[in-house]
Amino acid sequence: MNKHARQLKIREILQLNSVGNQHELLQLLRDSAVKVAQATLSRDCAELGIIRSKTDGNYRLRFPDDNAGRIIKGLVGIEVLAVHSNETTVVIKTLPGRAHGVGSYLDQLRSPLILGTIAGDDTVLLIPTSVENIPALISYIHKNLSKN
Amino acid sequence: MNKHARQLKIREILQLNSVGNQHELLQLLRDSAVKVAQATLSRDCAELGIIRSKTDGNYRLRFPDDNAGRIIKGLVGIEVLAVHSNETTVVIKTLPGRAHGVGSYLDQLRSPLILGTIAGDDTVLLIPTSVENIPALISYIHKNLSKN
DNA sequence: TTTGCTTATGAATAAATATGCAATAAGGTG
DNA sequence: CACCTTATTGCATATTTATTCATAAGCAAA
Repeated sequence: MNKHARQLKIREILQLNSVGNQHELLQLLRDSAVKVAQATLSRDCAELGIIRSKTDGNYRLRFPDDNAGRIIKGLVGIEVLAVHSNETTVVIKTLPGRAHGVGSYLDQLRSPLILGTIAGDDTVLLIPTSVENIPALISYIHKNLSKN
Repeated sequence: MNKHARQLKIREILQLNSVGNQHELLQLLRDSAVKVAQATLSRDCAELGIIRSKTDGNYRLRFPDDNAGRIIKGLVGIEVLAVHSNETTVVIKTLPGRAHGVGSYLDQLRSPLILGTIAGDDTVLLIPTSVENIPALISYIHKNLSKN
């Protein structure tokens, strides 16, 4: 079991379980045949940005809310609220906290119309390869972020 | 010093300082003439939802990003360090960790001058609705983020 | 294969935080 | 005012997490 696989398993466990502390996480990993020391889990948690906070009266390990998951194509349209531009830049407004996922999705499309993307919380900034391409870029976005 | 006032002071301190652990917070409170025990701070942190996470290589106490803390109008100016622009974009530099709060505050103002905001850790990127509006946008920012 | 360098890991323990308990403060009522 | 209830606080310490140090593992080059 290498580090990468272990960290994926940690992500999976925290998505499926309410985990109170690192010791509990260690036990759940053991249940998944991943034997690891608490020290290593502390490091993994630091690396993965996992936080421990008290919600609903109990301490729990969780990913911060701005650490979003992958988007499947069919769902991306649901998350996009609006597409606007000015003379040089295209801006996509998303559901709160979903900008990162939408930005990543656009990145993976590798459109020659897009020079780069920057994602905040609910806003994705698109830098066009040329300002002349902005209308084409907006059409491209509408076409690829549709709800089908 | 009652509990409410103390928790407001905690919020203020975390907004103005990079605080590594509860002991540091305790010392900063003492510097503000608030004498309190670590146990009480632990309880305050749990109540306020304060988390401790490793960012940029150091552990820091902070409010989670989804609870960035409402900004009251009079306090937002304290968090903004500088406002700059180039021909196409306006950039606001903030106190460490406060970009999200400042960005959210600007979003809620719903200015027709702003197409969108992108917030990192200590930098907010503002996209104007038109590059011609940048001087007006900068004036708007100074007026609405002043210290009064 | 060996060697050298870098990265990862775990045991032990230091550091940090949370909690039990008792004392006291605060709030409300008669 | 007295009395009762609830909330808060701090001391002591239990619990949890992070770090140090030594070693193992991984990787590339010779």
